[in-house]
Amino acid sequence: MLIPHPPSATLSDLATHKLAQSIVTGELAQGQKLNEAELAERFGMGRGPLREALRHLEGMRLVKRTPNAGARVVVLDRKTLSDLYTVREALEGMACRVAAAQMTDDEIADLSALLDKHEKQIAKQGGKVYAQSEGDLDFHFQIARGSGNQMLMDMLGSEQYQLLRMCRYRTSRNAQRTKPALNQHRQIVEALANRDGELAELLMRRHIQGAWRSISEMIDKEEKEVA
Amino acid sequence: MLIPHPPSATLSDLATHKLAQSIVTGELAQGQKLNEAELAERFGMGRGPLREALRHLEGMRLVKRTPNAGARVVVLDRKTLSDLYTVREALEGMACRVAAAQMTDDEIADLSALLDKHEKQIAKQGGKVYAQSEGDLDFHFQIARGSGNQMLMDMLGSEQYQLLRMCRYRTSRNAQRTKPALNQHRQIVEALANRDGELAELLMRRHIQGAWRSISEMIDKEEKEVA
DNA sequence: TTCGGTCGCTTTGTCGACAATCGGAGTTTT
DNA sequence: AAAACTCCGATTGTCGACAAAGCGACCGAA
Repeated sequence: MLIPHPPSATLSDLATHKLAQSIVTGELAQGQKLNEAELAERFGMGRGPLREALRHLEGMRLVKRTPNAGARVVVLDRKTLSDLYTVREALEGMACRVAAAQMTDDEIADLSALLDKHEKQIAKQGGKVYAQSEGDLDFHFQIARGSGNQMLMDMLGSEQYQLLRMCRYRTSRNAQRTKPALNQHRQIVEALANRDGELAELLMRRHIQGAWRSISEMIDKEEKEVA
Repeated sequence: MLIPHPPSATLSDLATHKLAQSIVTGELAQGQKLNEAELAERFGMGRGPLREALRHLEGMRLVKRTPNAGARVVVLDRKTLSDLYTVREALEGMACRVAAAQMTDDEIADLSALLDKHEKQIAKQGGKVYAQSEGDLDFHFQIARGSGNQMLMDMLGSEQYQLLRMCRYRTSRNAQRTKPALNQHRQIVEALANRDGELAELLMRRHIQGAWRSISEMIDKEEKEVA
């Protein structure tokens, strides 16, 4: 699992975890109202810990609260996603630049091996797109780790990552972009291996821009279907 | 005030607000233990709302909790600050790039006027460094606003901004950097006026790198004094 | 029919009390 | 005297109940 912290002592942390997972997997729909009593009973706990969990998620921006009206799952509209990808571009670009200077040769080799694995998965079966999707996130997260910057890891790992996964679950049906994406990943790894931080940043930025274009088109298509 | 939302209906939100302010102003020292009962009484509320506030702050990363051991104010050690400035460089650089395309001419003119005001303040009195400090933050935040990217605004405004202010309150005593900083600000505004996003991003990045070098040196000095 | 008001239910916000856990002081044992 | 054990106080985690606010339905009047 890529989920941050499975084992937690307190009920509140446990609820935080379960809710976050339910939200990113879409089990809880976007904009859905979160009833305290109902969720508390579902998780087998009192309303106190659950409320604390909601407050924690509020801080993480996974839910939005309005006083006296309860909490709702955030909605990822087009503008929000666009903003998210812009932030990602900045953050992951920087992560790449730093990683080029900080990662060990072994870590870079591991990254390359990860891509080999992805390639095999794609060759073997185009169907299992989901796995590639999670794999893609894994690749990006490994680079964040490689930067050694804890704050970058937190931001990309714990927060936006979740929003990202939400988005993936909605749009993971298209496999078109997996192969060009893999090539771009390879280019990035090569830049890292050459310790060319500047180029690595540039490539990652382009990669993310491309991903956004792809997602953006898909949203357009979806909206047309609805209309 | 630059504080986000003063008027809130619920006690919990109020506590969140007061605590955040107390933390960034240093009224609550870094690493200080936060006693629930004591704070609850100080704020004139029960422990429930206060606990929710702590959870919210935990999500904002202003406090760190360990199960069964309570919450403590985060400590900004050298590594954390370094990481923070790296993230800032990425985020504010991107904000500049986007702002160059999104801000109206009027907004850019306002920005320029803001710098005029700062210049007068500096010329009139070198002593009131704090005001310039807040003014500097104001400048940066206005650019974030100008990007029109809500997520950038949230991240730079609500979260790290707070950490930044914490840092400022610790290191606001040196006025050395105010004048070169102002010049760099002017260059950035000029790039924005020319709609040169690329240059604006580059300048902002350098500006923040310079700020970090300045702060870093100061920390070194402080550490030597202690030793 | 439609608009406005009132009533009641549901849900949220808050509090106080109880149980569980942790840290430390004091004491005992080797 | 040092180490470990035990007990106690303090603090956190959790629950249930009460108060308040919001939302919707129902009813009445224009």
